[in-house]
Amino acid sequence: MKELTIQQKKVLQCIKFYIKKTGFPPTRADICRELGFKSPNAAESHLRALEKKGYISIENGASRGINLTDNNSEKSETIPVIGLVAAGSPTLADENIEKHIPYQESLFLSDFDYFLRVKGLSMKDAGIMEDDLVAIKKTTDVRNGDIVVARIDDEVTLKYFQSSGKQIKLIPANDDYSEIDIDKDTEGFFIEGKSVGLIREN
Amino acid sequence: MKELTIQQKKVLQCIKFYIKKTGFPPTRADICRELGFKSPNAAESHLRALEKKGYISIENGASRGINLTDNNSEKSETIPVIGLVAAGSPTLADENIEKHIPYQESLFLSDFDYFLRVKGLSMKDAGIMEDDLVAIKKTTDVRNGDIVVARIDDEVTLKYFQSSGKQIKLIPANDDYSEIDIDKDTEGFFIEGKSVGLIREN
DNA sequence: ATTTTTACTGAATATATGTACAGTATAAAT
DNA sequence: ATTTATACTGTACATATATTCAGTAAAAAT
Repeated sequence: MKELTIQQKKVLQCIKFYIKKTGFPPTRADICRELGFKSPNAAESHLRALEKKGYISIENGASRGINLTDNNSEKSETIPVIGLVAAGSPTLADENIEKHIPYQESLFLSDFDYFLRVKGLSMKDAGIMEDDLVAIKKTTDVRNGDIVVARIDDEVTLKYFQSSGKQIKLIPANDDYSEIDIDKDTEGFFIEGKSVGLIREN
Repeated sequence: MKELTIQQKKVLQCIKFYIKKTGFPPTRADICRELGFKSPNAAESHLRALEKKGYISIENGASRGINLTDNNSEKSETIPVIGLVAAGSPTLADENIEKHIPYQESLFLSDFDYFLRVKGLSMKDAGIMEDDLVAIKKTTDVRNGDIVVARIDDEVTLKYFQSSGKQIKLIPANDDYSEIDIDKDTEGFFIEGKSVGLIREN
């Protein structure tokens, strides 16, 4: 399945919300209203892009003729919550799973694989506090400024990612912590994934 | 639930079948084609009968605006997202509702009534950043240390709550902002609710 | 360097669609 | 006995809606 852009994801999400809410798909104008577009053609082109990528099918000429394809049917799975411990890797091994919480497909703009329970305050200036649940998408495709889950041997941390060539900086959002400089090819160094959202249970 | 006639059952079945097949409800003409009627008004009257008996709801003026009622399909509720503007009150009036997102019962420890879209950084040291969605439970039962939605006339803010007797302090979590001292009985002062959770969409 | 994709605004239009109105006819309820 | 509900045909029409065309602009791919 081809990847969607952020805007396309928003439109797809909007369609799902609309159907859930009303029982029938939105018109182009409805999508514009929900997402703030001023031209129906904005919605139209996004729909055609979603169709091309296989996420929806469109019945030409039919009003509200949008059909979500089987693969993105709303499934209610559960997502594991993994404890981020000072030393220890966040694997999906059973002993590290704190609990499961119900999966809500459309909760964030991106899909994600697990929640990380935050320990410590190394990212407090980014608004990430102790015991927060950070939604992590498993990927190595990270960009400068992304908040990433990085592993160095057994040590796992949540930090800002900043790279220039082979040199990578893992930057905390807290003056009491110092940044980590590391070479991309250092043995035992991995990017486990990146943050795509956050939940605080209070 | 009122009993349906044989023809009404056929029409209801037809609607369900059509949605399962196409992903969206039928038009009057579609129903006519499926059931062999020669006038769209035949379908129309059946739909109005089904609506009257509570099996469907119809959104007037909307094409394919047929919604199977709860007994036919279980759907999750949605929770409104309200923009927190510098001056203006967070009411559930339509004009203030930014969008709706699906309700997940067990998302937070407490139930809640709406999400507040945070503007500004007055609570940044509490890990509440701009554009975060704070889950608000409508209540006046708040305790010291709670993060509350307080209104003073038209001004609505999110602050820490601290009271001693009749004297209430609304304390920001940001040194750039100053705290608000107010008397419990000041006219135009209300506690709208308190924060019970947070979502960051990234 | 050029094409393609993404991401829109804005206007125009054919047609898809809901819906009202005018009938006909039978069965059920009051 | 009269009203109401059921069950349609048939016509008409305003408007809801999909969709095309003409642009602009920036990013990504080739």
